[in-house]
Amino acid sequence: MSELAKAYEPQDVEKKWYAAWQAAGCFKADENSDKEAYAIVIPPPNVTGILHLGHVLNNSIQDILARRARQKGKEVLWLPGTDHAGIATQAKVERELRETEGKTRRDLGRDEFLKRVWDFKDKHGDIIIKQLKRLGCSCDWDRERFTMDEAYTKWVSQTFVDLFNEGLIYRGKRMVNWCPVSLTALSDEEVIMKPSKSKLFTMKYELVDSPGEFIHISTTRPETLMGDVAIAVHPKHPKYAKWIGNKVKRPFPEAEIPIIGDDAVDLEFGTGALKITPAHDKVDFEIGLKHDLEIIDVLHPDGNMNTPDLPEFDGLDRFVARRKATAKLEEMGLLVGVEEYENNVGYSERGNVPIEPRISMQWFLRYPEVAKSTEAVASGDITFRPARWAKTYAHWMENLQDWCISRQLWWGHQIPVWYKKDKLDALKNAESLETKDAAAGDIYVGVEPPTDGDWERDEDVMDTWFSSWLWPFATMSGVGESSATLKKFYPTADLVTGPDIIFFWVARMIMAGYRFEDQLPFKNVYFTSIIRDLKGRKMSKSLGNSPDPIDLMDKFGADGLRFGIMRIAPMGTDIRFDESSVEEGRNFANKLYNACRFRQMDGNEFAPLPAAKGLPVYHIQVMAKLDQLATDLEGIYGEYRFGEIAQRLYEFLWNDFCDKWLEAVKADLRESATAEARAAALGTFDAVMSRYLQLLHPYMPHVTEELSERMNYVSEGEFVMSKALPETALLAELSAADIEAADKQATAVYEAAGRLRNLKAEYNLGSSKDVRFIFKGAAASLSGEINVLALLAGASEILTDDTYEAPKGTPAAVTPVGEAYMPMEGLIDVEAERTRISKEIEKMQIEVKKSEGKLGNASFVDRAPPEVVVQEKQRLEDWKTKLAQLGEMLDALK
RNA sequence: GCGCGCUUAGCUCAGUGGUAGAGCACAUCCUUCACACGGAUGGGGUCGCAGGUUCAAUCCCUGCAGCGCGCACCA
Repeated sequence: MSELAKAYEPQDVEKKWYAAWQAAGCFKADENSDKEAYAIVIPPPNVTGILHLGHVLNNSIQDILARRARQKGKEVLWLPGTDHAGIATQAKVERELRETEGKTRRDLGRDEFLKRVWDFKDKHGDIIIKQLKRLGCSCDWDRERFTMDEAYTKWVSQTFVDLFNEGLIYRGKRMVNWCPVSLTALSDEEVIMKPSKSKLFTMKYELVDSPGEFIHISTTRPETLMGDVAIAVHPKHPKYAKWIGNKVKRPFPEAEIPIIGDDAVDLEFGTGALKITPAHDKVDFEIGLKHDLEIIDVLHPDGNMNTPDLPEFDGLDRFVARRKATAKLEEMGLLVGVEEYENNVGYSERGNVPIEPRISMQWFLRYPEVAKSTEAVASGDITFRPARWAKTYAHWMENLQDWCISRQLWWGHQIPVWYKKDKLDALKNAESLETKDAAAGDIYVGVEPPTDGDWERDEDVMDTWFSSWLWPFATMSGVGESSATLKKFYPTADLVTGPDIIFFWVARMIMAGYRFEDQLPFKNVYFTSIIRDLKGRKMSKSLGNSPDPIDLMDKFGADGLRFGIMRIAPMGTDIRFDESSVEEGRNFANKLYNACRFRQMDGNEFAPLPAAKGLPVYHIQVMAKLDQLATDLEGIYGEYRFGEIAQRLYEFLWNDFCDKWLEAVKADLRESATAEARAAALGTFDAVMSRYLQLLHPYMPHVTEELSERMNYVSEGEFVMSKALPETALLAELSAADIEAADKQATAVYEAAGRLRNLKAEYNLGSSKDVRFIFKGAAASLSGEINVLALLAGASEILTDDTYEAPKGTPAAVTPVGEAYMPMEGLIDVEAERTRISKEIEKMQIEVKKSEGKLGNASFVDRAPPEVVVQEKQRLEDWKTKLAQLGEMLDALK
């Protein structure tokens, strides 16, 4: 026996093989290959991020797809890279700056700050890449991209320029979602609605012309009262409608503001009257536009009050001001009531504070190729899995709002727009800027800076997603080029990502694909599950419920982690993650390793497979099952049911191969066995195991590579990962009838062994080895299988004797190969045995009754499919036979 | 409010219009020369509730309940 540790130690093995694959160039994609192309682009993780379980699931699936595609003879490109993640990265560096130097980014200035971010990126940028390598990801690392690479940046700018020239990008003064912490605008998708406990304040404004009469108004934001420019009531309001056209007194700062009618006001809600603050609410803003109302902005960008006319509020935090305004209203006798109230408040994803609707100058995009992109998914040109996400996609596409693409950040792709210096003020404040303004020469929009004249560049950068949406092709070529890589690998085959970024990324990539490459970017989108903890909560850093995948890999190996997580990953629903599943993955790798270790007791020379004809039925059966597994997996891969694939691989190895076959052939490998028997067993082992390792490889790449080498299943310098899957079945030469006969007989023996073990356990002889069994009325086929049966059942001896007269009370069982008796000298308890058999009879009688009832039902016999009826009849016959045998046994005990 | 998903063994989840499954956990036995990260045996489920379709429903349909998610301008 070779010097193999008893338990599989994955750590060094995994490291070794990853290095070997890389050194041999196994991950490299050849754009000049004749083979059919298969491409995936990685959803680029944040450059400064660290690996979490979501990444593990997502990238394991991609790796499985990529490795399987290689085995199927495809030319595979799995293109990796990272995303600059504007807000997230900038926030990290700003925090570090604040904590270590007590400075803000403005203290450093733009250039110096950006230098710091690049430093930070260089320092932390490859952490997640290293972690992906640890996981075994077979990406073509030579093609790694970053969304702020020089070439990529050019693509982003060119895209801006093109869309601007096309009239799809414009600048305008709009109500946007403003993050008072990051001090930037956000897109609608970056706002997270959270149910929040608020207070609904009801206050009253006095009518100017009817002193003593009041309009009651409910609001959750009394601090914006200073920005009120009107009161809106529903035109059909029973009490207030008559006052439309009148004015009320705004308490502070004092002003007279009009009462207007607008059916946007909900009669049912609050008092049916609404204060209008166009600067701080989207609905109010629209009502304001409709009624041509003034816009009074009472907040600074950081969310503090901006009310120079009202010094007592000026500069206060918005939430402090809210309490103060409430108190003041109360003091003035204008506060009517306060009630607890639950509403949805929009939060900034990054800042984790309520966003502030704010009017500001921003760049917007009217989405291109909307109709084509909507149709692509609806028609099935792009397949979504699970399919239901197509509906979510369609709904979003039908309700598209222009995309606010500018961000008031420094880290990112700066907007490629320059303003003429002598017209700077006018241009900066212009209500809108679009194609014609560039034509007039006041602004310059281009990839390269203007060469003549005095210009100043727009300070904003673009939304990170404005670079991500170009990912599938911008990673493969330069601007406007058609590189060999692009030609070979675009469009990509599969995209694997989370459903949470269907709008952020997937939908936008489809539109960009059509717009810039005139083709869809991918054919299949597989949406992964969201991983939750056992309580069903999302994994998050703040909850501390997110296990570190690196720890898990240290403990259980990358293969264990991959397999464990894949086996519990259902399609379509969330996963409740538990470490025990990873432990099972580790155990599985160990089981596999030990099965091979067992084989290696007989050396590790690849044993040739003897002719199938004449092999023991167990060998034929296990090979047939392997063939079936290979066929089935092909179909399941086609349906992207990754969890099921893992489960099938698990069941075959553990149940069919180890528990049954390996136990059954142990006799053939003993010293006493014949050379033929040994050769057949070893040949079968190697034939099955070598193929099985290939099938398992995408899920557990390292251990399968290791074992294939140790067992000499691959030749010198060859890798399992790049070895083609065999195309013919192991048993291709054998007829279906022969296979079926062998399968039936092997199954009968396994079943009989189960019965005998069961009998032993009943009498507490579970572990005893000197139990004898005597078969009466044994099937003819039994004679050749007696040794195996004895081995499986843990019996010292099995005899057949049709004349055997069992002493009364001898434990007995009905098996598929005959009645079995377990003689027990001196230990016989007639009563116990009768009870046991009676119980079995009872169970069987219930089955028979059920079956007879069914067959006695004319409607069933007439209307059920004939094969179902035949099946049922066969079943009844079997029950009856067994029942009769049991009956005889019981009689014998009388 | 609209839409979507989930509800099966103590736990995590498969599954099928025709005899309820796995892993873990539990109980009993086994340190048998591949594996205790193991082997054997066993207990445990009116398949969320109520109707309907069907010869037959855990599965299909309707309604309800609970949980979760997404979308939405209710101040």
